[in-house]
Amino acid sequence: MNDDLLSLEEFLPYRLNRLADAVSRDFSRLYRDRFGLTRPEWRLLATLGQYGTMTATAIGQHSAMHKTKVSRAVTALEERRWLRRAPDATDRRVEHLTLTKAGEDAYRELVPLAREFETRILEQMRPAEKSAIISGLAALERAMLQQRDHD
Amino acid sequence: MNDDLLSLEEFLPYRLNRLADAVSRDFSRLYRDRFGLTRPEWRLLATLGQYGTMTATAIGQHSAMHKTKVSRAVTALEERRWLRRAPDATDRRVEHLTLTKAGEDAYRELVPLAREFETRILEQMRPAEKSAIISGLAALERAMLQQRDHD
DNA sequence: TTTCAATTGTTACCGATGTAACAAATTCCG
DNA sequence: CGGAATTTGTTACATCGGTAACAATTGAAA
Repeated sequence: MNDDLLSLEEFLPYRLNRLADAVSRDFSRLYRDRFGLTRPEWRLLATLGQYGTMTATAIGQHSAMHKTKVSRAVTALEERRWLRRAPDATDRRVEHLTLTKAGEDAYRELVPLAREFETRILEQMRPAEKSAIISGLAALERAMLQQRDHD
Repeated sequence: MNDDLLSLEEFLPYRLNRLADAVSRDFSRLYRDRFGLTRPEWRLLATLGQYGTMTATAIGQHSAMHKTKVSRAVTALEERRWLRRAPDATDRRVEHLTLTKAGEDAYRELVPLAREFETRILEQMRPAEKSAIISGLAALERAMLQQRDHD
């Protein structure tokens, strides 16, 4: 261990980025090849598929996307007729977003592919390793939240 | 567990991306505020600081960066006089890149900040959680490599 | 040797993304 | 009530990043 040098391969931010990039690039092929979706569009579809009707702001918070990403993804999926906007009864700034039948069909087609993708990766790991990554990520998520509160 | 829905919060690619984004955004403040570096520039600096002289291709493979990112980061650090290019004795396509004194100074200033950043996060976790994330990431790295070989 | 393929690094082009400015609507207070 | 501040969502602008084309060089094959 040289104290003057940083081992990039063992450095947490680098490892996370490298892994997220690799996993994302592989996974994105599924929704890109099949439907020509971008990642923000996939996330929007996945969020609405899971939660039903939501507003753009709620989607942004829930799926960790910038509001401009959400806005553009909503426009894109609307043009495909995969979602529709409905006005709020009392607040005219807000739009309630819901998947159309076509959007739900796409979602239902992608969910099993997503599951298989994840399974295929976890299959390469031993049970103890699987628990380690799953609970380790959860612990790191908690740590990052506490970090935020601190500041 | 609803088989028709995908829980995005538990989905590996999503969790990795979310964490990598959050960690990276926090960490980037260190090199951005202090030196105005971009992430590719920080990675280039960190790689050369750790390994000494390298070629652009080797840096790309080692730091998981596209060759255009490397090329642009090299230009940027060269203009700061943080690195210099030296021709190869036998292959005139290749350039050997090395940090200058100024580049090494910046590297030495950033390494402790990077260490503290990582420590501050891991401090929030219990020892068992720390081992879980560290070995879990290693296992996932192995799994992704095997995945690649498969195809 | 000579020609064709592969490698190295740069750059033009285009799509993606965040910042900041913005319009419209709502809420907060005085 | 009424003006200021906030919230919601969109868009202009600038920047970043990958694809593909490229020039230069080297290696391989014939």
